[in-house]
Amino acid sequence: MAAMDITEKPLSSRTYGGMSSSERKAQRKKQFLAAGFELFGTTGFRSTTVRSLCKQAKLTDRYFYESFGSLEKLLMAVYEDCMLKLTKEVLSALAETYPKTNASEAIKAGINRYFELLEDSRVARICMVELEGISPEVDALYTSYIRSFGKILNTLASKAYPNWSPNPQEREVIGISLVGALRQSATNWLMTDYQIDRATVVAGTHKLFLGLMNLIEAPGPKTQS
Amino acid sequence: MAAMDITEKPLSSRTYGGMSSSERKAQRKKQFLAAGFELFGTTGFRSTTVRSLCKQAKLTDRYFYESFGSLEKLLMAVYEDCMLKLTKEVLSALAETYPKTNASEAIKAGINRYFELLEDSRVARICMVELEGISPEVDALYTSYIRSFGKILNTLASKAYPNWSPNPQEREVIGISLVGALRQSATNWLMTDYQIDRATVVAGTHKLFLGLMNLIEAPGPKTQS
DNA sequence: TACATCTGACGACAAACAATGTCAATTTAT
DNA sequence: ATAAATTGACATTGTTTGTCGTCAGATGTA
Repeated sequence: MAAMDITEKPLSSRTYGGMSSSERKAQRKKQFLAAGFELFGTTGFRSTTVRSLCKQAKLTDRYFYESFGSLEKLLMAVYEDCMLKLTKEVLSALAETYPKTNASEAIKAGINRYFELLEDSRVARICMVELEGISPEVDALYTSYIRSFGKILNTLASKAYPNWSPNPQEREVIGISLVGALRQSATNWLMTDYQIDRATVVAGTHKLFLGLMNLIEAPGPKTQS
Repeated sequence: MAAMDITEKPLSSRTYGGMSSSERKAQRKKQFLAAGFELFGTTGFRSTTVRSLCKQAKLTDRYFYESFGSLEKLLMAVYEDCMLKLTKEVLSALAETYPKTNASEAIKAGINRYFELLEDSRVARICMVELEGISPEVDALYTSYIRSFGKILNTLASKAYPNWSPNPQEREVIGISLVGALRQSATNWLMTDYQIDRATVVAGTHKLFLGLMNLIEAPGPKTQS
């Protein structure tokens, strides 16, 4: 009689620790995102368990299920965070240099910014290697980001070379190939512990862009034996 | 007394089913490799269990542990099989066309051969997406194959353009970038269910090679605003 | 101060799976 | 034919993990 075990959902929410209910919720989400970034980026997604994640976030299981519900969803959220920041930064670098200098230099600045951010091995790992082969949903997300990055490159190309109008499908292939070039360079850089200095990596990948740009400027390439 | 439970290892080996001991062993290995190729290439490595693999191979657990001992080792063996065949075929295609035609056409033939083999989605999946983020050992294997493929490209470039001698590290970066371009195109092709026809994919990626080749032939690129 | 809500530590339980063992049935050599 | 070697189906054990529940203590409100 003394204690009725009516364990229903809380009917009212209060401030706690100086934060409102929604603020606390957002705070916990942030903590899980940070913990996921750290663990996925170091030991990897597959070796991360709910327990290890909660320990890292200094929160308990209950809040994890409240905030994300599954490690996959958290992985996708962490990935999106990283990719959005990455694209935003690269676009800023391009915008800062393009009106001022020529297209080649602008591309170089963008590539440089890209590898600069990927010097954080956690970012590199999450954006480059941790997403493949998890599940169809994750694959779809990953594919969509790759393609959107390719589309960005194509948009830039359209601006710099308005007269260039090849087969749209081929354009898409070229965009994706360039993204792949950037991705593989970064992956290899990461896997070999950043042994090559950034300037060299930037210069190398930049040559691929340069070659294409020359091709666009002077169509009808000469072929040698 | 009647039955002594001395369950020691077999001391002698006999022929069985018309095959010697070592032939049977090799046969089982083959069966596991085929089963691994099928499962890793369709449902993926992470959803493959020892049981499902043995069921596919029509063999029992015991033989799996005898043959490979772990799914990781089998994955590595399957991957190596695929990659060796892939590189061999691409090199053949190059060798068949290079003396006859120019470098550009030879590269195109090699790329075409590459995508031809990757039209088998199982090969594509195993070579492109299933290997990342499994374990340090697998990562090392994967990295070594990417790098060796890049080295092959550099060797070819040295033959076609003996006078080209840039920074060796930058050469390596360029080689790896090209591998990445080929890889990403293939991955995207796979992920989008081969919607684009092969000729277009080949033409697109080929342009990256072409741009670089022009760059090598005519150094000191002009830059436009 | 008294009471409702919130929080975190801990444990319970089931599911999936690797890894090893048991045993009857089959095949081969002597 | 008989015994030894081989094979395959099945059971067992132990571990890891996700998921949910319990409960005491902390925090804010009336």
